[in-house]
Amino acid sequence: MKIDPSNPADLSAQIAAAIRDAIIGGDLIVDERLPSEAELADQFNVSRPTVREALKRLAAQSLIRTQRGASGGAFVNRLSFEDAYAQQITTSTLLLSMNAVSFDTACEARFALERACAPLSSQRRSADHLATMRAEIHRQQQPGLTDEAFCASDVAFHRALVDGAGNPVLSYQLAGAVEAMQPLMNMITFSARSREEIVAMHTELADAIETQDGASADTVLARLEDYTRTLARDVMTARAAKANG
Amino acid sequence: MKIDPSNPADLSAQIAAAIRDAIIGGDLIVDERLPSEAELADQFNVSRPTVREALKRLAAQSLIRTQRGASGGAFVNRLSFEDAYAQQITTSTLLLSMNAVSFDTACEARFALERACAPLSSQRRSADHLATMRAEIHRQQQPGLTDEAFCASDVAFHRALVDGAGNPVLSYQLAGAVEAMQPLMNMITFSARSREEIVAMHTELADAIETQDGASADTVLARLEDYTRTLARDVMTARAAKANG
DNA sequence: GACTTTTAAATGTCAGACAAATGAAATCTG
DNA sequence: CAGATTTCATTTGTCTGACATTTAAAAGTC
Repeated sequence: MKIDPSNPADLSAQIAAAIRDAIIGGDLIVDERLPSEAELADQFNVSRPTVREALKRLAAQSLIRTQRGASGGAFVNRLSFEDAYAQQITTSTLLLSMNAVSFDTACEARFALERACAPLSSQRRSADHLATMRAEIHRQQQPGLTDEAFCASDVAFHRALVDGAGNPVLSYQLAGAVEAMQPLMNMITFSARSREEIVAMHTELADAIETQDGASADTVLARLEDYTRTLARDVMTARAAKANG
Repeated sequence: MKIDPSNPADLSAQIAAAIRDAIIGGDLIVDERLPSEAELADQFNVSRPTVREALKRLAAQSLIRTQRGASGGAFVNRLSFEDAYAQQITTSTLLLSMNAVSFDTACEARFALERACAPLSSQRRSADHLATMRAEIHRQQQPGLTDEAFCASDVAFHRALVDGAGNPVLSYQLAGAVEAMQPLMNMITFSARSREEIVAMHTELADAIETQDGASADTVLARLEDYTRTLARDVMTARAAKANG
């Protein structure tokens, strides 16, 4: 592992990149201890604060964890699915909020991916997944529910559907797509009528998953996508009309 | 923005979290300049190195960028699709390499997602996307190609297919799924016969996309998935037999 | 031998300093 | 006065050295 002192880029960034490459390349294995900060400083010919900045960069990506005390230090972290979910959600959320992605584009992507999970989920879902879906449907029928709580329940419902596919890689990939939509969905005001429609489709969806009818699930998801986009369009036009009036 | 000095967690982690929340929550907008390191140190009642560690954490996630000199400082970064791709690929690759995800699981997820893109791509792909696909098929027929180069071309081919859907959010989500598979694919030795088969299916796929036949594209992808899994299984059993013999 | 105390090693934090980059203001020049 | 040049203040990047805190292992004690 070497760095180039004449490189204009930050030394801490170079050091972080060198260690990251070593981890990705398999030169450092999970739970292996890195040299102490002082030793790394020696090896790279930099000061300890510079090494520390590099280590913090890696810690921010969950690539390492640190432990204080004797026999402490920085250890290569086994990236858990939870950590990966969290990063995926943060990145996706920022991507949507900062890049003026249209609601339609985000919506299309989200439902396209979810429809990819539906057939698998209809075959493999456990009783647990079905129970979660039914419970969320029940929650969505509570009259006093705020729009935010309704959206959160919506996310939990769809997440159960995705998890039902029993493929953690799929769940991870979908986490971002589904959760990142929530801030956009929160901008929609759900009337009693539209909640009713959505709950009806959720029920159809749960029924299709329960009877292992992947084709029906796919059809319902397509309708749900259409309906969601229509709702969003109506909200936008209503808002535009209000602004002009 | 406040932090809790009695919290056992690192101060730099707390500060990073506070600023991250401010960015995600919209309190800090894109291209807005953060206070200087000295000012932040004052505000949070910590030293400058601690502030710097926090900023490096955020920089590692592409949430901020820094600039030296007068009127320099830390600025809220507009997360580009490229940055998001890169993070997604790093995370996905590590997830697959560190968590003993089976080839079948990764493969299933990858093709499920890709099949979600196929119908959209068959409708919207540009001449450019088709040209890239054809060019990569041509490259894959070169006799002297190493397995690694063959895999790289494979990734480029499928990436063109995904990009053909014209949905950057989909492309972003798929980037991880497709690219993270490459190290696993590289472990497969492609015989002349299997290359021939794969190229044949790629050709069918390109034809289907060109004629806007989404259903055919889906079918071919399903066959390609089966074939890939069979190949992988054969490689594994051959390797196991060799180890035992 | 079991418990307590000490100690050493490591990370976390701080203070102060200097280097380097950079844009803007001040100055010089034609 | 216009344009080029120089100076300067600001800000990040890096270094040194120090102390605080945590933690596991070694040493000591009964």
